[in-house]
Amino acid sequence: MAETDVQEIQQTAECAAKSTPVGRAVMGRSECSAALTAVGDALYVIGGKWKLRIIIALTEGFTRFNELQRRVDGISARVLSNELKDLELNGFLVRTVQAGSPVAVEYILTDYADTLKDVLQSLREWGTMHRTNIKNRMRAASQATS
Amino acid sequence: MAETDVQEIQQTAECAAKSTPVGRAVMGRSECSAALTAVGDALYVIGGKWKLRIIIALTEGFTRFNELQRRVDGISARVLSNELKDLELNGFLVRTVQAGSPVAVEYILTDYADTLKDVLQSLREWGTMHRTNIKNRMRAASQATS
DNA sequence: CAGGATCCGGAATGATACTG
DNA sequence: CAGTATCATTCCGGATCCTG
Repeated sequence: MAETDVQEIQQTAECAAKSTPVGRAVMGRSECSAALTAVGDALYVIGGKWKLRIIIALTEGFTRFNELQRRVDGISARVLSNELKDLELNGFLVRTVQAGSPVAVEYILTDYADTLKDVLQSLREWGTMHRTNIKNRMRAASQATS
Repeated sequence: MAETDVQEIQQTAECAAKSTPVGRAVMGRSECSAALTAVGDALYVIGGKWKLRIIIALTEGFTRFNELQRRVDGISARVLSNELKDLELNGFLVRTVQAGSPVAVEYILTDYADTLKDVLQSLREWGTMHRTNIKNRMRAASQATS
């Protein structure tokens, strides 16, 4: 398991390209290894405490600002606002305004957000697994104590 | 896609349990919806700028401190040190010391780290996809300009 | 309701120097 | 080599107030 899986590395070529800030050339000291670069790119866009959670909330039908804030739980208005701008810039959602008495603003996921499906599902499965795992660890520990 | 997929939510029960800091009870205002909780748990342990990158580097055979630091590119010694401690606490790796002239320290991934395989692969695929996607966007933009 | 503007404290981080 | 200690800085994020 320590050695690199041959199947895992299909694109050794074209390494040493620009890395994280997708547009700019950064490339410290030839950070190669497709996986490192690719995951780095991914984390750059959807990393951080909130982005994925906001997207999940949106897939569940919470399209309004305050609904989102209540839903995501723990996020402040300012941070939510910033994150939404970020997500819009990256093409994950669109902001739509419909005039009215209390102006109605909706945040709708784009098709591009759907490309995150696999990421979200694997993360979710792992999170679930990890939680039950922790519970078992704690139960085992308390039994050892008693 | 706005409505919740029935297959997606298998564990509606037992929500409102303790959330992020796995041990403590946090539960703001009944943050439910399995996905939100599960992904929150996952992000709590493997979130952040570095954790996943370090794990990737370790899967590729960079077991020593300085090698890791060179490899992860951008991380400082102090941050790397802290992240490694964190990863060890969470059972993703073990630190082994072999005395000698220049003391040799190795960081080895545990089997538990292997459970992240799906997460890493999906993230990697998405990262790759996203990069080529951005390239195309930029090419299209430059053509429109010319 | 949907946010922007401002103030402010603490935590994270970078740089540098030092140790076994 | 494998880190730790210290300092300076930056930045994130909460709280509060304000607007349309």
